[in-house]
Amino acid sequence: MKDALLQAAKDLLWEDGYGRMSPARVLSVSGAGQGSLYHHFSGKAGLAKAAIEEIEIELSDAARAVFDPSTPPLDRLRAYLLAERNGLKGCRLGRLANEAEVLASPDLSAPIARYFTLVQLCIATALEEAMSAGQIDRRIDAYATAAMLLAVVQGGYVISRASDRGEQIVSATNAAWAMLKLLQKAPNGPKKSES
Amino acid sequence: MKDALLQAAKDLLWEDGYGRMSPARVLSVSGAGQGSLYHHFSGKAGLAKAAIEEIEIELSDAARAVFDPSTPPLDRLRAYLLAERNGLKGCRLGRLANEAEVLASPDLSAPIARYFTLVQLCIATALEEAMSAGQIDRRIDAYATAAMLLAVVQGGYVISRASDRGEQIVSATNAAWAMLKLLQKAPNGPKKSES
DNA sequence: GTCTATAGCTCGATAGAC
DNA sequence: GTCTATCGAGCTATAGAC
Repeated sequence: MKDALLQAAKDLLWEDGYGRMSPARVLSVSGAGQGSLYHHFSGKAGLAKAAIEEIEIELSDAARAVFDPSTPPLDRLRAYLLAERNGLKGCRLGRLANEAEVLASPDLSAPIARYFTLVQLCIATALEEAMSAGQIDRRIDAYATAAMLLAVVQGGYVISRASDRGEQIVSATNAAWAMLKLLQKAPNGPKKSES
Repeated sequence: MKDALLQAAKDLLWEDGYGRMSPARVLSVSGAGQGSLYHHFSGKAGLAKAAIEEIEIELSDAARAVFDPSTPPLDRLRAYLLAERNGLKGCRLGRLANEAEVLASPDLSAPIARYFTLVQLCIATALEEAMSAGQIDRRIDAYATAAMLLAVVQGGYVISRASDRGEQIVSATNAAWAMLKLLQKAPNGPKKSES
């Protein structure tokens, strides 16, 4: 039952956000009764904290897989930018960062901040490795550019949802990868990259 | 009184979003009584519609000023990317695009979509003019790159808020402008750009 | 056009039986 | 560990006096 509650909470957080994840709806989706929720968790906030921490683990694991250090740095960046995304649903953690209630609670916002920090660091590391290897223009600022690429993904979700056009995030991330490619330089002339 | 209600609604939409913009709070902030709200507007949704449309006008006017066609295209883009922004407050319209309730109502979401479309078009036009003038690498896709730059700004707000570090959006937009500069080419050698 | 009073509902949480 | 019953608060909206 505890797992069912957590799963329902994760689903509702993605669908509707924290504000609309009411205990009543969690119970209805999970099939549990009132008592179960307040037996296993301290309340709505406690359930959300546990759910958000699970989401953080899932997304962080996925990020670490994409940014595996044994993959060539530019391939990591391409995999990250061109990953398949459902623009209309949004980032499971990023969307929560838009709710004042979530940001007001360190329990709820810390996992989100940790995840973004992790991804930004992964991107910056890949950029630095690519620069060291002479594969990309050395004049860029790795950490600021990492913030930019993370922002392209998060903002891509925002403009996709706002326009109800899931392709918008694809255009945005494709354009970001295209710009990175224009800054590439292989030892022998400009490198030819598959898309 | 109608203006006071609208101003309170605009303030609360920015602070807290639509879900938490309750009639009671609007009345308390504006100083109006119950009757005034329901006399001038059809209800909470009607008030929010009017408020969002006013925000759309304000932001669209600001965008048209930044993207004035008499300004050189690259200067427009620099002005847009390097504009001062409070990363911790977020975009007045973009933040609303993260609420399911808002997206479910065409009345509320249409102004947001229109504003994003306008900005994306302004950016794309500036990029195309810069390409035609030979000021920037012609290999980029103007419309997709416009989506990317709009996403950098919107995503910059997201990561600033999530990390509680307002500088993040500045890093992201600075990096975007830096990348554009690296793709610039003036008639006589690489152009030297302030900022 | 503005006010107060209040309806009907859902919210988050608790009590107490089994 | 799970259930049903219920509380007090805040929500959106309406009624009706002035």
